[in-house]
Amino acid sequence: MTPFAKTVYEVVRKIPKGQTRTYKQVASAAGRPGAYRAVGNILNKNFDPAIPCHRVIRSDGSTGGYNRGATKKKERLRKEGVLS
DNA sequence: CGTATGACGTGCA
DNA sequence: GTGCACGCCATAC
Repeated sequence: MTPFAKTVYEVVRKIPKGQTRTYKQVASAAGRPGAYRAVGNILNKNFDPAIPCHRVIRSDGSTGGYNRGATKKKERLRKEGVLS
C-alpha cells in the first residue's frame, strides 16, 4: 500500500453519502492534482467494500467504471439520489 | 531503469 | 453531441 493510495482511500472514504467526487478532486485532495489517472488505477485494484469508490465519478459527469461493473455503480448512485 | 497499462481529462475533427 | 488522439501519474513487470 503506497502512501498515495492510502490517502486516496481516506479521501474516498470521507465522501458523504448522496455526494460525489471527481477523480480530479480526489487526486487533488490526495496531494497529486495531476494524478487522477493513478487514482482510477488504484481504485480499480481496490476491492475494499468499506470504501465508497462508486461515489467517484468522471469530471464530465459520467459514472466511469466500477470494480463490480459500471451498471452496479449506476444503480448505487441512483439509489443514493445522485443520478436521476 | 524502461516499457506497458488504466475506474481519466482535455482538445479537436 | 459523439468519437479519436495525446498527455499525465502511479504501479506492475
